[in-house]
Amino acid sequence: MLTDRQRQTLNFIRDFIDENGYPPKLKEIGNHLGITSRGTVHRYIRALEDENLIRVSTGRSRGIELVDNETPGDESIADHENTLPVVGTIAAGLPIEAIEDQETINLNDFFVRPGRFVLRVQGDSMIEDGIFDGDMVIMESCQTARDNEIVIALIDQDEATLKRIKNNQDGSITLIPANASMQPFRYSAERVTIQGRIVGQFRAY
Amino acid sequence: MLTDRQRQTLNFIRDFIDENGYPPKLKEIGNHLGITSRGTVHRYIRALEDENLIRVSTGRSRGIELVDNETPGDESIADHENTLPVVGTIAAGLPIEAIEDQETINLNDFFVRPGRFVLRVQGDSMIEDGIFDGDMVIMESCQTARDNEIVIALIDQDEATLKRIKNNQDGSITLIPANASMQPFRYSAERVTIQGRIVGQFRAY
DNA sequence: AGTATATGCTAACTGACAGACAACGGCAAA
DNA sequence: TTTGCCGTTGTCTGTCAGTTAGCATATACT
Repeated sequence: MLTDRQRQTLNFIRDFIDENGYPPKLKEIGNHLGITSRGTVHRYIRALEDENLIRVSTGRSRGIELVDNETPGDESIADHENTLPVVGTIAAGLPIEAIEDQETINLNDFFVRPGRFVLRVQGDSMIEDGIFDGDMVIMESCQTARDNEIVIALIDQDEATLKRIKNNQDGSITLIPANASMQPFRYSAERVTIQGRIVGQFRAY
Repeated sequence: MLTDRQRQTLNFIRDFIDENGYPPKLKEIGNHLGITSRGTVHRYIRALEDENLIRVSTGRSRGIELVDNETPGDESIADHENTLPVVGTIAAGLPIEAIEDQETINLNDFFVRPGRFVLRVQGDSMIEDGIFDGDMVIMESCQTARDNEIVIALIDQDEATLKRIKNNQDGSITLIPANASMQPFRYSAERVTIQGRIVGQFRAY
């Protein structure tokens, strides 16, 4: 996992190469980061090399090289246009400023996987878990689930619901809504078919 | 990998040929680079030849020739399946089956727009709106907000929080948490700066 | 308090590089 | 032939970029 400064360094190297066609030297990186010490910059370079994100020709000026990081082609463009910057954490936080070198997140990379699908949630049964009426949940197909996972359970091959699951000792299954006004229900294993477990959730305002 | 001086030399050779139709001699290159020594220039020529960027007719005056450097276009389209199928609505619904004609959703198309960014939420102040500690919210930069929108409000240029907003008649602003254990706060307009309004929210399990 | 990590600085070492210069050989004009 | 231009090769020296190590501070975690 990269630190902020390491990420900023990597981003700058990418941008620099993108713009100039050749990599920056330590001093140029430091200049961008507001660091006067080449030694400090060099430590970041080493860290990025350890993470296998860049390759370094030791001793040479401008000896930094980016490592091809999978998903060829699509990335150069898509990764710029299909990402959202993660600015930070909102808490009792500081002002949100226009910061250049931020972590970014690609929602598709984040959520899209084979075997996943989206459902629109209807009803309030999972409201206490923050899943509201109208929300979209991203599910992953599966046949079994561990305790406490939120799953789509098909009951009697007829009715599908989104609930938290508990596998009981006797083989039966309890489906637990996240709503104080609703009761958990217990079913024999034969009556319940798991169709998927939740891996994500999103909502548009 | 070229050094700065080597790159400058190559660029000058290109420009020179482009302008005059014939390549420069060592002295002319050196003159452009501020070098009086032909020997030094010659070393650059050799380096460029080693890199296969130029060809040299040994011994001849103006014997430099550019090498055609075609960059094979990397047109990897990689039109990935960046979409998730929207299977339907989960309520007291029917079994989830493999349905043919599915609606699909591309999360990036759905959420990614210029001027948007992501924040990780810390704390429980919006818990009743289904925004939990650790959730990610997608914000859109803006300076004003209508009543009842969830916004990032910067208070006294110091502290940023995520709250529901109400513009009062007298010009003051009330920020309303979605947590029964917390109180709305009222601020004079000067103390509050809106930094963005919520447009989406997501969560990974 | 004590430890660990992240960040920044200075200082010194090393090797690559840049430039000057000298010397040699080919070639063409005087 | 001689002279001078030009490319070529090699050496010497100073500078610069990368590297390494040591010291200091701030923050988070035990």
